[in-house]
Amino acid sequence: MNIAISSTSEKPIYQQLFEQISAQILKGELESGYCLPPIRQAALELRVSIITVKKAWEELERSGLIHTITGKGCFVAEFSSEEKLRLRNEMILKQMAGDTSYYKSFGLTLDEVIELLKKIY
Amino acid sequence: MNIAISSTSEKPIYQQLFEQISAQILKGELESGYCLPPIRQAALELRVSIITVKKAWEELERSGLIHTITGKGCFVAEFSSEEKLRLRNEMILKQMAGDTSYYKSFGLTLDEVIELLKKIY
Amino acid sequence: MNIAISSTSEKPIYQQLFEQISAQILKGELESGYCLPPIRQAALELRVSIITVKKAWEELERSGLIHTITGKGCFVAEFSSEEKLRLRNEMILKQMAGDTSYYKSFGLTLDEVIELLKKIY
Amino acid sequence: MNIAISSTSEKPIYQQLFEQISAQILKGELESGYCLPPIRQAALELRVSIITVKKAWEELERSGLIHTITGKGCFVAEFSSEEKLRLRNEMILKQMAGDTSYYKSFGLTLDEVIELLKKIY
DNA sequence: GTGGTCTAGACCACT
DNA sequence: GTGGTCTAGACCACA
Repeated sequence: MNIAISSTSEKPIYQQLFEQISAQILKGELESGYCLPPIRQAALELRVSIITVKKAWEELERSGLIHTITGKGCFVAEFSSEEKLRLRNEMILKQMAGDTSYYKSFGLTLDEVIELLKKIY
Repeated sequence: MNIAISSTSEKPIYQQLFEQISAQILKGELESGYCLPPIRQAALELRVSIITVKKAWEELERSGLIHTITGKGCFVAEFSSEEKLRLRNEMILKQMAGDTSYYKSFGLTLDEVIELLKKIY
Repeated sequence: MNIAISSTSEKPIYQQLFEQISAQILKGELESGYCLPPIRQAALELRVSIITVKKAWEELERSGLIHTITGKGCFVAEFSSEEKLRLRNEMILKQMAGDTSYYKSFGLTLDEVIELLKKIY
Repeated sequence: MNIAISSTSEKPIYQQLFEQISAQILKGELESGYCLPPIRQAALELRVSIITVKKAWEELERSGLIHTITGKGCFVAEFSSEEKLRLRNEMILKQMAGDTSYYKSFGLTLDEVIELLKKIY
């Protein structure tokens, strides 16, 4: 559990958890079959509410990234490298669609966006 | 008032208003000195509460994009083209900072981001 | 009529008029017996509403600084220099009472206030 | 919650709240990390609307004096003593700028202002 | 006519 | 339980 939670962020905590764990799975940091810590323990470690952890785990399950076996724990699902890459790009593109429509609304061209991107990446 | 409100969006209405009008001002669609419609009328047109409109207008004022004269109306502030460009990039960069940290958390390199960006822009 | 009106100020225009003319009278810039311009003309010159000018003139009359003679005009009242000084200090102290209570609420000592005052006066 | 609201004051209630709490924070009466009462409770205690309290809290957040965690409450932000002093002087100077321009318009010199100030402070 | 303030009360998201 | 958003509607100050 290498998670950084910001309570000042405008993003809800459960979503921060979801995004970070998703990223770690799709980057390969958390391997297929890896068993996530039990909800209670994770809540203790991260100093957040059990409900919050549960919500994040549920979203992970709904996205097909983990698989819960009642009484045993939550396990990272099995993917091939190609699937991982595909899922990663899928999540990124979904996010990027919203981002770009924002940039476009300000009249930015693709080149302008890339230029700004290079500055801060 | 060329505004599109999405009630399904997760963004609050007042923020959608703020973003769209900001964009129109900084793109030059709404010129300096232009008088925005009175909040009551805007509320009627957009079919939202007066207070929701007011909240958006307040944020525009706080950002220095409009200035309000009680009893007269709300007017687009005066800026030079350079200021507009600077403000636009400032707003975009602020947004982009969050976007890129998301991409980074998935391990994307700058080149990968640009490649995906080119696909969907 | 040497008046500067700021429409961006948070102070209402009629009060800006009232304060500036009061100050000019009590400083001696507008002498006793001087006839203020008629309301309509002042409104034209200052590019504000007649109602706004009227409101300011009424406040001046209420404060005893001018005297209206129907059909003739508004005249600066007669004061001795001592009266002027007394009235000036009265108005200043009234304002200052509010100002200082604000400073005090932040825990500033008299010395701290004087120090800051010297910086910006 | 040691707040005094004056309904006769020309200042809006939310601003009175904002100023008094700002002062208490910057004076050190409310310490960093302190949890403000929930807006509903504060509204009850102060006998004003929830919205009025919220407006004041929002302005405190915008000024960086508190930070809000949805679902948990509003907490006094963390600053060093130097930051507190700097913020205090910043707020005071902003106010003082308006005050002094008023004094100046009546032709008062710095020495005269200080003299009057000593009398009533 | 304009915006500024305040009210009461509902519903939702997050913890 | 917390704050966040939105609603409808009243009253006042200003121009």
